[in-house]
Amino acid sequence: MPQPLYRQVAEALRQKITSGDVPPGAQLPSEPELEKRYGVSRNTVRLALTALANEGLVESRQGRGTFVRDRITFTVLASAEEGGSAGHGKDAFVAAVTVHGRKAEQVDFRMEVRTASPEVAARLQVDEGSLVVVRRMRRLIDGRPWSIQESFYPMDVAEGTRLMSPTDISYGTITEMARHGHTQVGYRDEVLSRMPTHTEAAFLGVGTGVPVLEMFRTAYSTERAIRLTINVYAGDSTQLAYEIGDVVAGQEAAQSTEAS
Amino acid sequence: MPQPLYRQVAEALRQKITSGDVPPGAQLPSEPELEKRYGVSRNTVRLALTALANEGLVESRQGRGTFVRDRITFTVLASAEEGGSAGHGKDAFVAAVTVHGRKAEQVDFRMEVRTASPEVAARLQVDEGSLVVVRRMRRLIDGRPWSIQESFYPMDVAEGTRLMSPTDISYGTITEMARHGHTQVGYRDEVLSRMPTHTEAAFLGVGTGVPVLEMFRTAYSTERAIRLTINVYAGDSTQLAYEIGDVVAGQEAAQSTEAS
DNA sequence: CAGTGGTCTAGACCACTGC
DNA sequence: CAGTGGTCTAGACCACTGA
Repeated sequence: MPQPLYRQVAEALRQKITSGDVPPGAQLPSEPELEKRYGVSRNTVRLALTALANEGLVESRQGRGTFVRDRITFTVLASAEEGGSAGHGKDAFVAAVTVHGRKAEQVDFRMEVRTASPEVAARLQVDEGSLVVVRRMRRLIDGRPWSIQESFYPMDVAEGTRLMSPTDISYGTITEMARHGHTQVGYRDEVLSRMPTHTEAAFLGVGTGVPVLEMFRTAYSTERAIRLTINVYAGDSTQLAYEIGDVVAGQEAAQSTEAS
Repeated sequence: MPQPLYRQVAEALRQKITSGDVPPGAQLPSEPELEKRYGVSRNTVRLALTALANEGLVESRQGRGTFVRDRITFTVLASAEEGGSAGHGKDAFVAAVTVHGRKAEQVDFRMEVRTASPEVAARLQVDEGSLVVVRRMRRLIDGRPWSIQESFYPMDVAEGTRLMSPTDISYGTITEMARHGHTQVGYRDEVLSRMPTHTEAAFLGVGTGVPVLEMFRTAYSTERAIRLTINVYAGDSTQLAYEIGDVVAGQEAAQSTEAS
């Protein structure tokens, strides 16, 4: 007995999906149909489909069927926000996405004042329970939900600035902070992977079995931590890229070799 | 109509786990025992346990039982391998982990020669199907599986170096490459989140529902891409950290303020 | 309404673990 | 060896979808 039955069925279906035989968005045969085709019981069929759903390959919708997930992936160059240089007139996200010919939207702006949770307090170097300003938004690419962002500011940084208003700041929040004496000179990102909460899954439009990529970005001036941004991305449609040191020389050298 | 039965059972068990009633590492009641206790069939018990495994809360081991997972998280400063500076006598991973007082191991070394897949070829700037040298290893922290690493080298880079031998290179592969004229000056990381394959889940000791964090690191000399390293980490026990620009000033200023 | 996936039962045998 | 989880069957009824 090589592989268990349900894994053989899963492998057969996986093959059809990755080979393009069943293209993204298409519907798989129904469960009774798969029973007959592979000569197994329905529970075994469901074990196979569960495995594929857990890999993010397919998604089942009650009463409708099981479909091949259509994954578009978008890469964010997360190391590009050097110091304050990205805040030149337009939001970095919109600029980056637009470059790729996609339509970027930022919706559902919200501003709240909360007390700092332990996680937030530690990163912002403020006391737990002290007041912080939270700015929330959701981001869409080509009309599809893509990420949830929350930015936390120490109250004394946000006070008296446009950060207190629940609207987009067209020239960028980094510039707004710099105008008030808080110039960003660097940041630290912490990236982790986890399963989404029910709410997150609902907004990001992912079924169960698709993880999220969570990024904590703590921004610093030469004096202190001035902002914490938490981004939650749909895991299977996002890549974060970081370029450290000199990568341009090696990439350009290769290109010129090709060209010659 | 409240919640489905299996979710009620899952919720009851989840409660006992998060409340500390069943501490990390402890064994849950056996499946027949849970059948009796909750008055449901074994399949329903298993659905509940599967759900908990998918959240990374528990882990089942055949023939032994189901146990509460003990999650330790480890943060890797992924932006620390500046140029070639990390290859100073000892492997960077072992050094970084040892600093934290944990025991790091690298096991199961393997060397293979393969043809480049499209993904590998694109990043290494070589033709698809050309020969590449692959070095594999698995990494443990405190004796527990933690990550799987595969490094790909263009054949002409690896040829005639110790990279061709299936053993650890104590002073680091970056140094070994530098000795043969390929000095690393920078790298690009691509980070994504996905569900593990069955094999990966088995090695990393996570349920099939716990995501993995996958990092593609392409290293460059001033001339070309010289290496591609693919790291697969257990998602719920790993954080990747990147520091961009100057973050030290802001952190130190805060500390001296506290101290004064 | 028929067809889909979601939930659930009551069995069975196998593979692995540790005594 | 007994006890554990892993796999598998053959049913059943329910909830949701779309024609």
